[in-house]
Amino acid sequence: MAPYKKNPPTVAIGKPTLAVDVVIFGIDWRDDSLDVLLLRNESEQLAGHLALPGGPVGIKDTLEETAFRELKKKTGIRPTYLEQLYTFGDPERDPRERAVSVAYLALVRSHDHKVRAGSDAAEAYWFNVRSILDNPVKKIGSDKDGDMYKRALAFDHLEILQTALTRLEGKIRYTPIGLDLLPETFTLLELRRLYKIVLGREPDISNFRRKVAKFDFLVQAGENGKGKTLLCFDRKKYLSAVARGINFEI
Amino acid sequence: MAPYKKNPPTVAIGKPTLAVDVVIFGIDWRDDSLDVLLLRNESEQLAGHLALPGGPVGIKDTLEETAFRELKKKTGIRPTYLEQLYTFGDPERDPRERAVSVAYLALVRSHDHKVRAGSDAAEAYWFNVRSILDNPVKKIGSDKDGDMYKRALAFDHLEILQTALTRLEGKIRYTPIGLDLLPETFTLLELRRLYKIVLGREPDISNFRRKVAKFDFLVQAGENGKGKTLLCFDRKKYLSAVARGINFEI
DNA sequence: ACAAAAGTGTTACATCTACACCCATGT
DNA sequence: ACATGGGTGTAGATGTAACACTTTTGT
Repeated sequence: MAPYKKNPPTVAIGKPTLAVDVVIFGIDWRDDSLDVLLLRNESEQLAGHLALPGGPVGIKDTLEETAFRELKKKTGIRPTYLEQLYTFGDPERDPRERAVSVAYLALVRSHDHKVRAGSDAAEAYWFNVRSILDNPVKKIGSDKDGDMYKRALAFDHLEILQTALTRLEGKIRYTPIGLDLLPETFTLLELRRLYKIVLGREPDISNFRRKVAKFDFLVQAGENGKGKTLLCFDRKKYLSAVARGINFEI
Repeated sequence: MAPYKKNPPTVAIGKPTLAVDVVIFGIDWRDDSLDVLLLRNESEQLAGHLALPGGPVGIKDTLEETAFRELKKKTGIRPTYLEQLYTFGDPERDPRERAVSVAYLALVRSHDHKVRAGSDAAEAYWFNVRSILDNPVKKIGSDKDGDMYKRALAFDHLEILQTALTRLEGKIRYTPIGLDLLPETFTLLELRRLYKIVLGREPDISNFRRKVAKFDFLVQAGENGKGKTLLCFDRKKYLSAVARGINFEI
């Protein structure tokens, strides 16, 4: 036991603070870009930095509940997909206090979502993921000593974002996770565009068509209006296909 | 901001406590069993339950450091492999207090490790993983109202163990993670036994041999004494092979 | 002599890739 | 007429599973 006398300090002995941060991806079909939702936070120490939506874990909240709650509160969005990503606990990650963050990965269909400014003086915007990762710092001015830069993202949020993207890229190849980025129903061509956007390369259209046709869990769901066949993901059929030993693998 | 007046409560408003638990696997080559190291804890509420080694995250500790420290303290072991597994945060998982646990997966070569009793009245033993998972409860007595059972493992440690096993089974098929369960140098037959133990099925010896021969990162490292070729994993060559686009996939 | 392990060969089969080709339709 | 999407065919490369067979080695 620790050698404290009488009243043991409470916060003083210090537990780490526990928070949840959410990386939420969406696709902008107007310019085929993979986007992430970030908050432009006007509060003190975050000034100017972009940050992932997130917040503290309440004493009675599930981690997942916390993720949903913070996302709702700060952006008004409820994602169709949510999974735990990784827990970031470097003692130096937040200079203000020792904070451990359980990061979540979320996906949202299309993203014509109205992004609603949150109640706590933060505003949410969609950003192109690649340009964030390619430009981790930005110039904020210059003086005679030279230019000044600052990180575009607060704390270790860039690392979290990178981790999330790697997970998405990996998982989209052997699970139907990517379908949560598409509308409820989608054409075969939209499906192909999805893989081009996330993975960078587009599979041979002919073979792609053949492969998709084999998946009985991608069922036809009417037509486009322009005669194009609309597809829809059938989760039950997918699960039984997996149980049967089908591998997705696009 | 929360509407607190004057002295805001500290622990009262309550942060969850943060801990790390470690699932450490090893193989007993005498009977080809996959084992996990568990503590038989004699303290109050854990009485009789087996528990994963673990402990609280100090205010200045990395999560990974905490895993190494607790493992060292309670079992004397330093694993050759350690990765973060998942974070378990169900408010009900620990009836004593709200505790969130970051679980780690660790592997140790062979396991003739002397298991040293820890300093805190707990003793560590190796248990066969399958029998733990197959017998999650055990009979502890009976009265006229019927038999009494209790969980073999404390809290949600059974779920953590199951998660760890699933991760190991999945990852051993496409990464060299399993080699951390073998001695530094090993024969081809021992390698094959490893896959039998973890995955249950043993690959065709002939094809297996051919496949392993193709991996230039499994280098020959002398002989057995009995003329058997000893293999050794070359991490550098492996990384360059991966960069070259080799897939492990046994 | 026998069993276990080391090593080579072969066959049948499934899958993937890259590309050619055809048809229907809307403008 | 032409571009676009939908759909079929196929040759070559590659990989895998299953099994047969030989040689070596330890007891």
